[in-house]
Amino acid sequence: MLDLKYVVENLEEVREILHKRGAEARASIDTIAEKAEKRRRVIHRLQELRTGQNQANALMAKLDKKSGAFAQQRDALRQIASEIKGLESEHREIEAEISNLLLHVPNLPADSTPVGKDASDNPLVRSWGQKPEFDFEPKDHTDLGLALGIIDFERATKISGARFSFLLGHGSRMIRALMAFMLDLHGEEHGYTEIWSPVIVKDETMRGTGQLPKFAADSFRIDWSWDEHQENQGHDLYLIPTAEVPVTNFHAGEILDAEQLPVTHVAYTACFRSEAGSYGKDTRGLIRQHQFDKVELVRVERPDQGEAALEKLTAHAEEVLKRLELHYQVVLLCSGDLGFGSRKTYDLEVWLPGQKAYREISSCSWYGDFQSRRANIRFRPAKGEKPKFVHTLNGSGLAIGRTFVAILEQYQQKDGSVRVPDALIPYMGGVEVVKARES
RNA sequence: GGAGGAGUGGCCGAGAGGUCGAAGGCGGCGGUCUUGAAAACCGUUGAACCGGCAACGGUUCCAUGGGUUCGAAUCCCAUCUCCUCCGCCA
Repeated sequence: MLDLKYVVENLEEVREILHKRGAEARASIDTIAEKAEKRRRVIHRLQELRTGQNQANALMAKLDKKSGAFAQQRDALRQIASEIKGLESEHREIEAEISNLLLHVPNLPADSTPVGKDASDNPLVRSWGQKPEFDFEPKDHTDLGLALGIIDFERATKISGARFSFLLGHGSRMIRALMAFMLDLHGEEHGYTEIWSPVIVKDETMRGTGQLPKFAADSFRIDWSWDEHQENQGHDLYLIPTAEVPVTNFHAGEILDAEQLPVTHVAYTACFRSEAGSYGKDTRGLIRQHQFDKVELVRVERPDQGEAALEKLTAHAEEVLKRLELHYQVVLLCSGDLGFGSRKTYDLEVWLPGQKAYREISSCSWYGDFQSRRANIRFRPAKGEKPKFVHTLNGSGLAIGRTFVAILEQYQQKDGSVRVPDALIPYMGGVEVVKARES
C-alpha cells in the first residue's frame, strides 16, 4: 500500500510512475486525492468540536449536579455530542473508502526497473551454464516421469481433479531431497533462519502481503460454512499461495529493534493456487499445479539496505541452480510485467529441453515498504527515534516441483533414465540414477 | 464440546463514571557522586493523526467492535485472545 500522505503530496509523480505499469490504477489516484482533502476537513472539524467538549466537560465536573447551571450546560452538550457522533461515522466511512482505494493501487516501480509493456520487454541480465546437448531427441518431463513410473496424473485426477499429481518412489524421494538440500544450503551456508509455518492464514494476513483484496480469485478460500459459528469468526481463512504470506507477516504489527535487522527466514511449505484464468495453459505435466512445494526466502531489511538485499537474495536463489548444475538465465522484469506489490523483480528461468524453453523457477522481489505498511511492520532506527517501516523482500529458493521437472529434462539419458545431480546424491540415499520402477 | 478465570504503557501492577495518558515498581535513557564501576540520589521515558516553516498546540488510543451517558480504563452487549479443570483427539 502506498503512503496516503506521499500520494497526496506527489500526485503528478505518482500518476506518472503508475503510468509505466500501464495500470488502470491511475484513475483512482484522483479520487483518492479528493477523499483525502475531505478527510482532512472532517478530522479538523471533529477535533475542534472535541476540544470544546473536553473543556466543557471539565467544567461540568466542578458544577453542583443539582444546580440549574448544570442542567443547562448538560443540554447544550447533548447537542455537541450528537454532532460529534455524526461526524465520527462520516470519518469512519471516509477512512474506509480511502484505504479500500489505496489497497487496490499497485506499488511504484523502482527507478532501476526498466520501462516496458510486457514480458517481451524484460531484459536478459545474465545466463549461467550451457544448454545440455543430447544425441537423441530429449523428452519432456511428463513422458519421462510416466515411463519411469514416478509420476501418476490419472489417479491424482481421480481423487482430486485436474492439476494434481502423485509422485512415487524416487520421484517422491527427490521432492524430499530437494527440500532438505535447499533448506540446508540457505540455512547453513547463507545464514537464513529455518522456519516452519502454518499454510492456512486469515484474510488480513493475505492483505498484509498484497494477495488481497485484489487477487482473491487466485487463492483457495476455506469454506467453513459447516461451522454454525462461522459468521462470528470475524475472518475468512485461505490456503497460502506461497510461504511469503505467513513468513513476511511473522512480525506483523511489531516494532523491531534496529539490531534485529535484517531478519532472514527460509521456509519450506506446500503452496496452493487456484490458477483461475490459466485454463488451457500448461495443462500437461507438473509445471502448473494447484498444489506444489516451495522453499522460500524472506528478508526484512532496513530501508537503506532494501535494494542491495535484492541482489543478495537473488544470488542465494541462483546458488541452488548452480549447485544442481542446471542451466538458467536471469531476467529483470519491466514495469509492465512487474507484480502488483513489487518495486523490482528478477526472475530466474531454467532451461527445459523438453519444452525447448526457459521457464520461471524463481521470482525474487523487493517490495520497499509496500507490504510493511499493510502489515504494519516497523523498526526503531535508534533509541528515541520514531519507528519506520521496514523493507521486505522474498524469492523462491526454489520452486521444488519445477526444479524436479528441470532435473528430469536436463539430466535425462537416452534410455529414459535420469542422472541425479551430484549435489543431490547424498540426499537421495546414494542413488545416482533414477531408473524405471519395477512394480 | 462442558465449567470457570483473565486481558491496562517495554515489563510487572494500581485504578473502580468526572481533574487518568493513566499511581507505584522494574527496565531504558540523561545527569550528580566516583580514579573507574556499583550503590544512592535527581530528571526523563508510548503510538497514530490534524494544524504550523518551526517552537509548539490539539485530537485519539487502557484486547477489538458496538452501546448507555453531558462525560467511560471504569457500566452494558458482542467478538477475539490467553490461562485452569473435565471430555474428545493426531
